[in-house]
Amino acid sequence: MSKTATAIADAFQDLVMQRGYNAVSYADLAQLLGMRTASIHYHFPGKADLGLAVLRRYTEAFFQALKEPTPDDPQSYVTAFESFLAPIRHMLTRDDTSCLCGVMSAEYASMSEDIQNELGAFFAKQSHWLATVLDGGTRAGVLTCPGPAKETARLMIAALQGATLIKKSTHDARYLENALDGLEALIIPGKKT
Amino acid sequence: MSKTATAIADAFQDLVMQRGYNAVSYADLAQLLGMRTASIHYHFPGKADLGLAVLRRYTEAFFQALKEPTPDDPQSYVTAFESFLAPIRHMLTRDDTSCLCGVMSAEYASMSEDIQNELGAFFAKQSHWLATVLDGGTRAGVLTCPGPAKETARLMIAALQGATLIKKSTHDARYLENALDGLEALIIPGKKT
DNA sequence: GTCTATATTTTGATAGAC
DNA sequence: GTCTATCAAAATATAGAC
Repeated sequence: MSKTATAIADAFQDLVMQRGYNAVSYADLAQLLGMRTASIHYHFPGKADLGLAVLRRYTEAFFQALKEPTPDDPQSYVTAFESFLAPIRHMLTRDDTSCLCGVMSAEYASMSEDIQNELGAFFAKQSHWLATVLDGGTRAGVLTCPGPAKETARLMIAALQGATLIKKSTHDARYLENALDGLEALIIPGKKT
Repeated sequence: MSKTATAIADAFQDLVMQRGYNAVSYADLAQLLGMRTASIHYHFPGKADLGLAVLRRYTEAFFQALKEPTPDDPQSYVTAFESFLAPIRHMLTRDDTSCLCGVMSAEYASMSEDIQNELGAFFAKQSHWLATVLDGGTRAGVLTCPGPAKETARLMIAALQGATLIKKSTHDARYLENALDGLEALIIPGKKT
């Protein structure tokens, strides 16, 4: 992605995480970046292209930030779990943005088919990764699950998504703090809130 | 609210819960209801009026469905808690809609000030009600909280919101099922998934 | 790659007849 | 209360000069 394309994608992503996909226009981006809408169309022919590009970049970065556990090292499951929470914990630094995938899911029926598929894949993949870590960590004796790993993974992902949304409308970081700390305390033995 | 106004509000709410607020137009509603956009403007002068009316109706219905606990009856805390989950469990019957407040929170920065305030109040009020029930139920010995009532309440609300969003993009009801059952199992002693 | 200019469609909204 | 007619602005997008 070129420098300009990256700047456009950055600006778009930021605004979508605040307002939602359908509330951001090429005109908004053009003004913000000091260019014309035609220039944006050169880099991203249509809005759906821009949306998909930003979403793909976002999900790729998300999965690349995850640390894979090594089955022979029990503690690596804890490290893997923490690598999952770290980027989400970083969202506490902004009270006006939610996860891009959560926002786009809210607007699901108005998204392009490509974006819809990408969203579904994001949650499925995330769910599978987390369940594997929870399962392995439980077997290794370094994590405790209140229920089946798959179900606990889904509950956790839902809680974190919900918290990043609610923190926008309440301006209250405690929803995300409580979700992060509460889930950590539930899953990592000895960890207390 | 008149019969027509109610029909407009119903249609609007349903579409917003699927697509998001900014993806629903007066033209969509007019076509769906077999009337002209001018007729809708008669009942709701502006889109923000319609959005606020629908949101107010939604939150009022939500709180009216809650059963208040009676401090002298321990079991009433369990009943109160169940009355909170029941309408959310009902959302399992649709895989294409999310909670109106979650959707609007996703689009928060593009909402009118009135709507923003209503959203903040909804989560604050819900949070307070649930924390009171969890606290009372714990003291009465019929509920168990893994942490402080206030924090557990926030975690639960976040999990349920997130689950209704994710179920749209995954077409997978298990996110909401696992959130409902998992939280219930966590809070009601003896209840097992 | 970015611009000017322009086109098309949609959106949110109003005036006034019926 | 609903309609026709109309509107101004915005959103998405393209053609072609520079």
